[in-house]
Amino acid sequence: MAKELKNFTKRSDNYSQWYNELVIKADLAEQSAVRGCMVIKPYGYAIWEKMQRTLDDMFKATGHQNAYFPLLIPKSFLCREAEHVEGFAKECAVVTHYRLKNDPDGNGVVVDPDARLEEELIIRPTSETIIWNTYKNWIHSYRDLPILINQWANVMRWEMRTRMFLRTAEFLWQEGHTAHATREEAETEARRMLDVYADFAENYMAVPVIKGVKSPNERFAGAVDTFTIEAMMQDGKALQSGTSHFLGQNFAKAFDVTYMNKENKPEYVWATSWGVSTRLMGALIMTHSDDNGLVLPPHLAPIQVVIVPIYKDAEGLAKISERVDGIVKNLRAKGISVKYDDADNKRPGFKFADYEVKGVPVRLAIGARDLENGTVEVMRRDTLEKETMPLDGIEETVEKLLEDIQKNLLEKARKYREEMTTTADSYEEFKEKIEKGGFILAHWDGTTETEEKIKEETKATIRCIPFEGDTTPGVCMVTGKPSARRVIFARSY
RNA sequence: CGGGGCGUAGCGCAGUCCGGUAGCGCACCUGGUUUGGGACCAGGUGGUCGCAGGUUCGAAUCCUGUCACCCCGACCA
Repeated sequence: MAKELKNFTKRSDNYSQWYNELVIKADLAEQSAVRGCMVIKPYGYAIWEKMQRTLDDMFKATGHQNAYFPLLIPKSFLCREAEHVEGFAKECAVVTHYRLKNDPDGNGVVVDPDARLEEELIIRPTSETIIWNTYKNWIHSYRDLPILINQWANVMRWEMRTRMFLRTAEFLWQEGHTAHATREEAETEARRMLDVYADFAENYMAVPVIKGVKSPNERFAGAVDTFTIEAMMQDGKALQSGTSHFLGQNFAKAFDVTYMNKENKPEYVWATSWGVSTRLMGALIMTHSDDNGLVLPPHLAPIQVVIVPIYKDAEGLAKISERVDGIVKNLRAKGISVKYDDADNKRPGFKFADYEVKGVPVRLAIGARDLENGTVEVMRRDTLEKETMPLDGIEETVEKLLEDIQKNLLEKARKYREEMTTTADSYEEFKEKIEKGGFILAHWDGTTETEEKIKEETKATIRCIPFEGDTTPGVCMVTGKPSARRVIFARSY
């Protein structure tokens, strides 16, 4: 399997084909029978679960609670906020009927035309509307604020073109929806959650990200400001990996959500929403994988260490198992997830390749020779380096190695991003550089027209106006008008 | 919705031009030998050739229609 993967190179035109194949070979997911939808397989879901649990802890640590709102949204709710409905209208799945009946012509079942809903229901593309309709009942006084709620859910966006994990018609995500008494508090919240996402991306996924604000053109439908973390994939394309929106009072006004302040005067509530999705799986895959398959950061790997015995007969296996047993226990005691693969129906070479495709960070191989010498062969997935080490104290070695791999992956990705980040001072230079991929820092006059023109001519968009970095003013590379600072351009997923 | 491609065993494909017994590789099952980087040998199971019409003695193959899916664009987390 890995041999076939080796036919593809990460940065070639075949990148998307390579990606698809990898998702399938690593047993993460597959296309479902339903158009644009995906089946997440147990191994893929185990990674997502680990992401979920980590994020959930981070949300709780910042004072948030989980809740759940309905899947179906009355059409009229969606229409309440003008920009919001315009942004999502084109990709909504709509429920129009509530009953089937036997086909009078005998062709199975048909939709019962008599069971038409008076008001159509939309399968949520996002939950702002249903949640703010609910918040209206929850918020009366400044004493009810803030409300800090998160929901883990599935949403549906009827996309034209889909790609596993990166853009599927249905996807899993979390969406935080908070309500605040003041503008400042809401803005702080939106920024705080962006920091949580960046922390998660870098310290768990080992994916370096750039924090910034979206241009008006790329802003979430209904938001005042959209903050984003942007990551770079190994083909030089950008991937928006998480967003946090400052919604102002738009939804409070649309759903008439007010509170009495201390002066007994009604005021509209300030809002934020923020989300990350199973797209993070795509980011994880495309940031670290190599031609041998998936590479998982230890902090998110469902199996951190695999132990493969090498033996000739049942007696030989028993001896190895006896020795390995204690190591497995010690590693687990350290909170390390270990798999001892003593399955007899696969040969060691097959197992090696299989766990490499699946991205298991550390592999220990142990055979009769090792038992005699008191050694074990240790392989690290990130560099594919093999080393024979003493069995005694192997638990500590592995523990350190896992942390080392975690650090190395982030560093490697950061280094690659830096290599692929350049500046352009003229539009000609920009056009030339964008063909090679990567982030390009360039001056922009701040108008949507210029952004659209660049997008049309080069397929590149403004990924974000970064919070950090060079803030020297200049002139727009296209129009020559003044520019406050360089922004990040890239082609994106 | 435009442009291209494809539909044949669970998966990947050949056969289609030029009609004549349904093929290959992987997987699967049985037996044996193997096991320090994706094992080998022998035997075996599995198909209304996407669907519906038509032409023909005879259709995977020719004709007409239709339905899927994939890739490239427009749309997007």
